[in-house]
Amino acid sequence: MGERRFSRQRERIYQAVRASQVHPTAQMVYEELRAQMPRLSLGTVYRNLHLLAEEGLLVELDGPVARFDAQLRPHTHLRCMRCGCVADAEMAYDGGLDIQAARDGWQVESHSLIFNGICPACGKESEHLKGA
Amino acid sequence: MGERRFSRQRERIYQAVRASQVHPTAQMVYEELRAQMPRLSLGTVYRNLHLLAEEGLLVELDGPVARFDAQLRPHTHLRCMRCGCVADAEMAYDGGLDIQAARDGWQVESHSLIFNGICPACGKESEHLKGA
DNA sequence: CTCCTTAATAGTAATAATTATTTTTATTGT
DNA sequence: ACAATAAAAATAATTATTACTATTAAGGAG
Repeated sequence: MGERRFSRQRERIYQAVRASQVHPTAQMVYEELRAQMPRLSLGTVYRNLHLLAEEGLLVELDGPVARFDAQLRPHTHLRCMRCGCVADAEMAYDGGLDIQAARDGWQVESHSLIFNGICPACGKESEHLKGA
Repeated sequence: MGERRFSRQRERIYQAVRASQVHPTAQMVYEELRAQMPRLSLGTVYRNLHLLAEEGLLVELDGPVARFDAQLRPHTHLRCMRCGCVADAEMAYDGGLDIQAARDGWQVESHSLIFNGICPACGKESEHLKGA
């Protein structure tokens, strides 16, 4: 029956991300693998990256859409994993973290702390589904 | 001489972000303002959001390109503000933060902590410039 | 091992997000 | 008011991502 197949492409895409230290974009994975797999298509890379993320083998950083915030005092955010909305968290921003994060030759100036979860609205929807 | 002018559009765009609680995208700002400013163009919104961010009046969250990571154990990242590269930080992930962040009806499951700074490579470039 | 089913690919087209360009408008100093 | 030009509008172009369709190939049944 309809089992998920683990194709050579998916395996290579997964390994490419694992081997990389730069948290690559889809385009970067595509260009790297194309040398050895000339017929690989970018769509395949995108599809597999998302499938792998869905299976929990990869994590996706950042979104594909920029957002803006007028609250300048450094603070933290909550992002809904379901609808994508973003809200301010009430947690205090800990500037001391930046000092701890220093590493190698990096000069750290600030940080952004985003909590992933389910927003009130989406949480209610889930309850309804459960109740049905 | 070439002074920066603070146009009505820029003012309204800035205020729209300030008034919003949702950390809006450019598209969202555009749609909201269009009701009162039918001739406003999306390009103007983008340009002003970036100008405002450059001036330090706004902060830009997320980037326009998705990145992927095969390191599943929750961890923290370093991002270069100049070249955009991303690296793993050596700082431990503090799962306890998620509990502190709970708020309203939010269910918090995880967080992502990204430090902003200058990577070793870009740091060296700056030194060269200073030396010249 | 060969055949069949169908998941997954390649190739391509379409959409969405963002940036660049060109002409027009309007702010500001004189 | 007028000139100089920053910024806007309008539009085109680019980049990022997703959707669609025909073809390929993985994996189980015989």
